[in-house]
Order: sequence, then C-alpha cells, then structure tokens
Amino acid sequence: MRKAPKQKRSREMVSRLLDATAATIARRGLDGTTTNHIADQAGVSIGSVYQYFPDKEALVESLLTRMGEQAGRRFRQQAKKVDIDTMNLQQVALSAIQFGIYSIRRDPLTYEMIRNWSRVPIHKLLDPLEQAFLVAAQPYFLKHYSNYPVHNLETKLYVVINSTIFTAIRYVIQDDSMIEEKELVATLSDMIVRTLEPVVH
Amino acid sequence: MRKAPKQKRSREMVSRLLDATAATIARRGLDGTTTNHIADQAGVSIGSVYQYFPDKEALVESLLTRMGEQAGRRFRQQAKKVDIDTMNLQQVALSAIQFGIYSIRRDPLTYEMIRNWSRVPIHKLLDPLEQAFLVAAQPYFLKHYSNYPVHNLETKLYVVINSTIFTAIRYVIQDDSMIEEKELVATLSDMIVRTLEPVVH
Amino acid sequence: MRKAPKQKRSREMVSRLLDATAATIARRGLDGTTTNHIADQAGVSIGSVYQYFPDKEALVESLLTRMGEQAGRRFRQQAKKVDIDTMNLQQVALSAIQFGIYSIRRDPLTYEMIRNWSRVPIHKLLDPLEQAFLVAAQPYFLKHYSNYPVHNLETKLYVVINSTIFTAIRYVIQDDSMIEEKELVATLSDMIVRTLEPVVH
Amino acid sequence: MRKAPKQKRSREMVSRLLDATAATIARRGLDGTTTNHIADQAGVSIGSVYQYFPDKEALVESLLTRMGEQAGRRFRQQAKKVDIDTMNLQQVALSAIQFGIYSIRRDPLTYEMIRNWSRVPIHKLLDPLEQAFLVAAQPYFLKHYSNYPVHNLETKLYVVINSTIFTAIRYVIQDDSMIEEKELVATLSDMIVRTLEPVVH
DNA sequence: CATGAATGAGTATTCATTCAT
DNA sequence: AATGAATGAATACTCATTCAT
Repeated sequence: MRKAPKQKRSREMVSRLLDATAATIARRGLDGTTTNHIADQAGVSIGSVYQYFPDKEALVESLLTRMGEQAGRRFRQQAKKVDIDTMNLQQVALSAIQFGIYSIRRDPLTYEMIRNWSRVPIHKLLDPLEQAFLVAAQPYFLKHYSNYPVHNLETKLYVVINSTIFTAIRYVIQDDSMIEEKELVATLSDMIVRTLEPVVH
Repeated sequence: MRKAPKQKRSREMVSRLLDATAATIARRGLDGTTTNHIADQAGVSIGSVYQYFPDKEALVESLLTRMGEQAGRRFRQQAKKVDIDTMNLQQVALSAIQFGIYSIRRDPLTYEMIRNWSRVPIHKLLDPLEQAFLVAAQPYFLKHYSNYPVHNLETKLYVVINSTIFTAIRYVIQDDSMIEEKELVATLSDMIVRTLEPVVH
Repeated sequence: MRKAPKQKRSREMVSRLLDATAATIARRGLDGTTTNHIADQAGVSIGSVYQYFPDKEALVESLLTRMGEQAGRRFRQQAKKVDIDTMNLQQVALSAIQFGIYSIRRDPLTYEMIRNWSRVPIHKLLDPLEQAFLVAAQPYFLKHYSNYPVHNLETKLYVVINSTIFTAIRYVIQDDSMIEEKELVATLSDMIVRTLEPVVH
Repeated sequence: MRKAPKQKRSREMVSRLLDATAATIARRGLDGTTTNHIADQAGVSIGSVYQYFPDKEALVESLLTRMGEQAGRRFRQQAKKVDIDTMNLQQVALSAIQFGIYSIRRDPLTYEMIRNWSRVPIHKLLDPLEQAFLVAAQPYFLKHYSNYPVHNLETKLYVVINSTIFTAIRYVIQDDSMIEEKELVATLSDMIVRTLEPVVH
C-alpha cells in the first residue's frame, strides 16, 4: 500500500526519462546526445537520471525496448485489418515496405537508431517486429500452404525481414541515387514473395 | 629516375600506416583506435601519420579502399575457379556466403568495419565487391537466360547483395542462436537464386 | 531565496577563475597560458573552467572587462581628489601618466594585456578608462572653456588617450633608453594639454 | 676570389627567403605562416631555410629590418620633394598621415607586422622611419625656429611619431566607426603641429 | 530522493626543428 | 650545401559519472 505511489512515481519518472531520451536523440542525433541534455529535456537533474538508470547505455536500451513494444503493437493492429483472403502477399509486402521506408524517413528517432544499429542493441527494436510478423504470417501460410514447413518459415522470415530492413536502410541512408525507390520497393517485395513461396514439386 | 626511391618509400609508408590502422582497429575496435595508437603500431611518430594522411578519416577511408580492392581481387580469383557448366547458381552462392561468413568471423577488421557501416564510408569496401559480383555473374546470366533484362538485374543484384551481406552480418554479430548457420546459409542462397531467377512466362 | 547561495557560489567561482587567469597570464604570459594552467592555479578541475566559461577567449575577455571596471573605478577615485581650481590640466595629466606608467611597470598583467592589444579585445579595458576620463574632464572643460565643441572633444580625447597609452606602452616595453622617462612624461602631458586646448580666436 | 660567388649566392638566397617570408605573411598572416610555407614559397627545402637563418624569429626580424630600410629610403625620397618654404607643417603632416594610413590599409605585410607589433621586433621597422623623420625635420625646425631646443625635439618627435602611428593603427585595425577618418587625420596632424610648436614666450 | 557542481581522463592535430642521406 | 622525411611536445575542449549537500 505504501509502495504503490512510489512505484507509480518511479514508473512515471522512467517514462519521462525515456521520452526525454527519445526527443533528444531525435533532435540531436545519437552522438550529439549527452546525459545532461537528456536531464535538461526531462526537466530533472542529472543526478536523478542516474537514480533510475545505471548509465547512458541502459537508457538507450530501455528506449529501444519500448520502441520495439510500440512497433510490435502497431504492426499487430495493422495486420488485423489485412484481409488474407483478398490481398495477396505481394500486395501486403509492397505496402509494408513502402510504409516502412516512409516511417524511417519521417521518424528521426527510428532513423537514428537504425543508422547506428551496430552501436545500440538494435535487436530490442527488431525482435518484437520479427515476432509480430511471424505470428501474423503463420495463419496466412497455414491457410494457403497447408503443410508449409514451419521451422523453415522461421529462418525464411529472419532472412526476409533482415534483408528488407537493412537493404531499405542502406538505400535510405546512403541515397544510392542510381536506383529508383519504386523499383527497389518492387524488387524487395518480389524478393520476399519468391523467398517465402513454398517449394513447388 | 631520382624520384623513384622516394615514391617507393612513400608508398611503403602509406602501406605501413594502413597496416597499422588495420591492426589497431582489429585489436581495439574503431572507437578504441586513436591516431597515436596507429602511430605507435606503425613504429613512427604521430607527425609522420599526418604527413601522409590529412586526418583520421582519410586513414580509415584509404584502408577501406584497400580492403575493397583486395576483396574484389580475392572474389575474382575465386570466381575463376567456378565452372559455370557444372555448378549451378545455388551451389556458387552457397559456397560464396559460407566463405563470406567465415571471412567476417575470422577477420576482425572486416567485422569491425561492417559493424560500423553507417559511420564509415563502407561503400569503398562493398562497391568493388558488388562490381566484381556483377562482372562474374554476367556470363552466367548470358549463358542461361540469353535476354535477361540488364537494368532490372542491377537492382536485383543490389537487393541480393545487400540483403545477403547485412543479414549475414547481423547473424554473425548478434549471434542469434535460435537459427542454425547451415540453415541460414541455405536460406540466403535460396533467396538469391529465387530472386535472380528471370520471370518465367 | 534558495538561489542566493548558488549564485554566490557561482560568482565566487567566476571570480576565482578570473583571479587564476590573471595570475597565470601575469606569470607565464598570454601565450604561455593554457586552460589547464588556469584550472591548476584556481585549484579546480579543467572541467569546472568550462562549466563557467565557454572557451579560453571568453575567460580573457571577462578578465579584461573586470580589469576595465577596476581601472575605471580607480581612475574615478583618483579624479575625486583633484581640485580643479588649484591644479591645472598639465599637472593632472602629468601625474596621471606617471601613475599610468608606474601601474603598467608594476602590474605584469596589464603590461601583458596591453602588449597583446591586437590579439585581445583590449577595448574592454580601455573603453571604461576613456569613459571615465571623458566624464572627469567634462567639468574641467565646462569651467575653463564654456562652449567647447563637444563632438570635436570626442575625437581629441580619442587621439590623446590612445597616443598617451601606446606611446607609454612602447616606451615601457622596448626600453628606449635614449629618452628619459621624466622627459617623456612631460612631453606627453604637454602634448595632451596643447592638443586639448580650444582654438583661440 | 673563391668566396665571392658563394657570398653572392648566399646574399641571393637570403633575399629570396625574405621575399618568401614577406609574401607568405602578407597572404596568410603571421599566425598562419609556417616555416614550411616559407620554404615552399621560396622554392627551396626547409633544411635550406635553417642553413641561412637559425630560427623563424630571425627570419621575421631580418624581414623587418629590410622593411625598415626600404621605408626609410622611401621616406627620404618623399621628403626631398617637399618644399619647406612653401608648405607648412600642418599640410606636410596631414598628407603624411593620409599616406601612412593608406599604406597600411593597402600593404597587408605592413598591416600584419604592425598589428602584431608586440610579438615582433617592430622597432626594426619603426626606428629607421623615426630616424629619417628626425633628419628630415631638423632643417625645417632650424629654419623656422632658429633656437629650437634640439634635445627636446628628439623626445617630441618620439611622442609625435609613436602617437600618430599607434593611434592610426588602432583606428584602422579596430575600425572604431564612431569617428570619421577625415576628422581623425585632421586631429592627429593638429596634435603634431601643436606639440612640435616651440613654446611661445 | 533530488540536486547540479565538480571531476579528469581522453584525443585529434600542428609546426618548429633536426639530421641522415 | 641541399634535401625533406621524421620528429614529438604541446593544447583546447568534451562528457559520463560521482557525491556532498
């Protein structure tokens, strides 16, 4: 009974600090973000930051975890609306990639995190997405290809998801202007469909 | 005539500094590498480093360029040995990926560079590889599919190469133990073959 | 109420850092002064220096401003004692210059600052002095020459003050032993009096 | 006989190095000038520079000495043309100052040297000028004021010359826009005339 | 619990000068 | 005498983290 308010206050503080971290990274980039910037943004002292997080790394990791959860939730909500019976995989993949590229381009935080994927525990963001995609895809495959090898599916999804994400990222970041975005998106979704296609005997 | 020895010495120094840079990055990581470490490793003074390279960035870029050239050369040598008539694309891709993953696992330098792909001009390393792959693949496509749409091929190769590289990298770096390496390699090469397959009418 | 002690502490730190800057420049010269020397002299860490001043330049500028304020104050105090009715301008100027030369000779800091006048914002030091002199001189001119052309006075004071300061500085610094100090001072004050003398119709 | 060509070559080299120093300081400023820049500009190796001058300081000092000699020569040539009988001191001073300000503004080398007067042995430049002015002025005073106290004259010229030079310098460098250049020049020459004026009994 | 002042290790780069060739 | 490659001391500034209040 006595602990409740403290825990609530604590949860509020954590959330506030993560908001501040997100806003700061979005505005100043990962390299440009200092712990003091985050404290300022959160409107608390730097000491308080260290009361709730052991170090800067923990702050970023927590933020990524939260981003992963949110992204997974959004993905599941989107997935609900898709009518498996009328839309084919190509269409779904295409709009998903388009939406993904758009999201990265519009969300500086995600952009910055993914840009620095090797320096942050990016899997905290990607794993939930992968998981959500896996769950959402399962019924599709069960319906269309009744005996799709499920274990195989997992690896295929791993390949397909990572391929799509990082190819898209590299394209967005490095602005390889030789290739049209439309064509890239088409080729990527083509890659997805072809790769996921069960082997035809 | 008089300049020859100087040019040679200069080339030797450049090479020595790049070796030192490579060794230092391999041992201490990109972030842990300072210009003074490089000078120490090369056995020269820090001043000499700046006599040959304007700044740290130039050092890393030159190293990546050299790595790209070497990788391209190695790739072409490997490609020579492949007998297009007896080996199919699946087999080629499979051994190439296996070799690639092995290389990254064994070469901490490549590992570190690719790990920091967004902070270094990684294209200096990847472009020659892409180019080499493109050149090596051309006869294959000419042989098997006489009128493969070449422009389309470019985008497809972009997708295929980046997908393979970054998925492999992510796999190696993050040690996603849920998936077997063998299966990943198989799935990746499968993805390559399926994606590059011309559309069958 | 709560901010008071902090502001006090802050003011104390600023003052302490300026003291340290002054002492260090006085002892080691402007070129020989590093930010770490200043921190050492102040008995604080280098980080603290940068908590209160954005860079070295700001430190020097603040010091000059403080020096200007102090010099202006001292000048006004001296000026109070002068009895306009009994002392003439020649006498006032003479003692002022004597005092000035003495000050520079005894104060290595002022000496060093003025020696480097073109590399530091020396006007922060000289402007208050000029202003103080202008204010102090006004009643004198009002009394003796009721309708002295004020705008003209500004330029004349500019010439007179700069001439005096820099000629004295050059004399002190370069130790031109051909000329007696007494004679120089006399000639300078003579110059001042003659130059400020309103035109007689 | 055998030494002659060497001495000639030596003199040529010294002259060449001074030219290079002058050009480099004029173009890059005193702080921006390195010994290697000078060697490049002279088209010789840095080692050769140190064959002829012990250090950078000696290079600058020699250059200032040469500048002083040239300035003195130019001054004497100008002075020849002035007709003492028809021109009065006010006119001479005025045009001299105007010419001086113009020279400093147009000659980046002189500007840069004078701007850094406290860090270079500026007297090597100014002493010959003072001397030349002293010599040139002597007959003028002898003619107009037959029993002008000569010793006094020396000090007065010291004051007048330094006052003029440094006030003008400060004006040019710091661009004190509150004061019109015309007015400053007029006031300075007024100061000169009034100060040099023999005491009227 | 909160504060925020203080800490100090860490790093890229410059340039006058030397000396082996 | 000439070369120019090599030297290396020296310096301003950052920022994650601590701890006394």
